[in-house]
Amino acid sequence: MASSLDLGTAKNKIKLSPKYEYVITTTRAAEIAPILNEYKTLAIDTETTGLDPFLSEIILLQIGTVDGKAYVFDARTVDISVLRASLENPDIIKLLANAKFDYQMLRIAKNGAGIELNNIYDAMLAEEVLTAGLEYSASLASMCAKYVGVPLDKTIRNEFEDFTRNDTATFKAPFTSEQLEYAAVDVYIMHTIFESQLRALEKENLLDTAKLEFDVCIPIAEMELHGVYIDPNKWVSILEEVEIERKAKEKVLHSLAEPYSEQQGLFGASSTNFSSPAQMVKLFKRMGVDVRGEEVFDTNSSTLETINHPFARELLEYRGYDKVIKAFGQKLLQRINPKTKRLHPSFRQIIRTGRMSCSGPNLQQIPAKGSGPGTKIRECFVAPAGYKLLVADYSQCELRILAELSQDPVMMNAYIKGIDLHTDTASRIWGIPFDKVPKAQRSIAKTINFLLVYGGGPSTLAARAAISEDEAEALINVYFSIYKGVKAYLANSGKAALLNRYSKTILGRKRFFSIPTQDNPEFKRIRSSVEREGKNQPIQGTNADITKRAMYYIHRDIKRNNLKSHILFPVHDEILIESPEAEVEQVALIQKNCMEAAFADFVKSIPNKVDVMVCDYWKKD
DNA sequence: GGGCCGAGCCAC
DNA sequence: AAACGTGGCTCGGCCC
Repeated sequence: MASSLDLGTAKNKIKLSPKYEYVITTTRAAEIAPILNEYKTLAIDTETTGLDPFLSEIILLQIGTVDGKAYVFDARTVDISVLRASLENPDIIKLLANAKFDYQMLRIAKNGAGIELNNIYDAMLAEEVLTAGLEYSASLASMCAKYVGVPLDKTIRNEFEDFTRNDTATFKAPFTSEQLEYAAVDVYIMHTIFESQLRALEKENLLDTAKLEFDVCIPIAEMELHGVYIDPNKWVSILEEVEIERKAKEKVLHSLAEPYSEQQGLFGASSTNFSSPAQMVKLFKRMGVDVRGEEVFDTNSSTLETINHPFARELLEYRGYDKVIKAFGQKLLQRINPKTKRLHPSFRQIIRTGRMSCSGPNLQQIPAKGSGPGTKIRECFVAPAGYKLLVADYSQCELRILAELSQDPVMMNAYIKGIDLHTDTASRIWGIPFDKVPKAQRSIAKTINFLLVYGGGPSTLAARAAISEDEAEALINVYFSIYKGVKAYLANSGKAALLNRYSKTILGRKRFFSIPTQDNPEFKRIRSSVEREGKNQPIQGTNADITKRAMYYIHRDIKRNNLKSHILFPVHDEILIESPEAEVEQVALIQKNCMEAAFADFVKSIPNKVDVMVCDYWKKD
């Protein structure tokens, strides 16, 4: 393997000692700039005073070249905008680890000069693509150990956080040679990691997946910076209403529980914590309440629903209010960034199946269904004055993907003809004419259809549809006699996951499985979960691929047309955009076209029309 | 008093 | 014996 790295000679003293130039003047940086602009690849890294791009500053910018040179620019004294031509040169591939972070820093940190990195290769994302589903670490240190064979000392990196702006003297303190060398190493190793990963990606047929991730990385970085506006006044008033309801429910619970209270008289029933499952189980026992003749062992909602006692019903309602207040209440308001007045949740770009996850707050779990108190939360996600929200989701995305993957003629027929799948399913199962299918039958058919996406079995169906397991099994047998292609596909993909130790999406994105040997006591359990996960990942992961591709297209088209709209966030099969009123029509069309095009990129035999809702707040269709 | 984990519940 | 995929968040309860 061709490597520009000096791995040292002594066995136990392997140390990377890159040649680097420490640049402290803008004049010198301007001399280096045209040299850098001649390269096809550049390794890029930054050291900053912190992790929050809104609060932190860049203190070092490191650039490494393929021939083993490293430049360490002191961003405290160098105006790094003189390097813009290279960093924004679309013909140069920028090699980074966790590109989102450096992109955001260069983009909005005070001394980042508003630089917009492009054409990135992110070694962290590549590593996540290469190891999806497995226990892994995509940290630079792990990758350095794996691909370069040398450990990285991370303790030095933490020292950079001491360079805070609050203390001018500290901020301006000179760097030690160890610190500068550490900074240089970060970019020095990148080309080696890049070359090794490229070979691995090629070998695993994961280049297309990696490319998709790199494409969507910057749209995600921009999205996080732009943030999400919520109406704080609206939120406070909703919260007050919910709190009144919650207190009322609490009173009712107290009065029902009082006769059975453990500490009658002393502290009274007020010491009872209705949010504690353990206490509730005890309370039910004292009450002598049972579930179908059995003692109460848990208090989750499905159990409570089967308990025929007023306390159980009241507890269920109490939880609805309690959840809204505890999970979203003040937390949502506290998350509003004082600078931008918006929420800035962060997205993990790749989880096991290829989906994204969201945290701080998790906008992918804002209550949506039912008529409970939680559903009002979405109304607080409003368009600011002069703007509209564009909301669009894919209709039955995962089932359409299942139809595509299985090529089941009956399922495909429903989608191609544009008739309601669940009604069609019910009509075929029970031999009822399509337009005579009762709601209850359609509902069971819908449950079965969704069950398959998750690899569920008779017991799940029995619980969901409130029927016996025998009935559930019989139903599934009838279902599979109609959807033979689906049956064969699911069986095959479960087996393939076990055989190959991975499953894959239409794009080729893989989820890897580690399967223990048969003597492992967990073997049976793990084997069946691998089968279920192997059935699900191609579906769930393809959905993720589609949504990511759509985000990339939308971001590209908004930029290309110099529009001022922004992607707010995705929710798996839904994308929200914030758009100035003047360009709503144009952007709604972009959103529709991009989402449909992304779907058609992967799902060839089934259409999916996307309807964009133009709204003043986050609506659910 | 902080760390960890399971239970429970929110989303798709 | 059970057997529904992917997550994040909060709490209670336990540990040190």
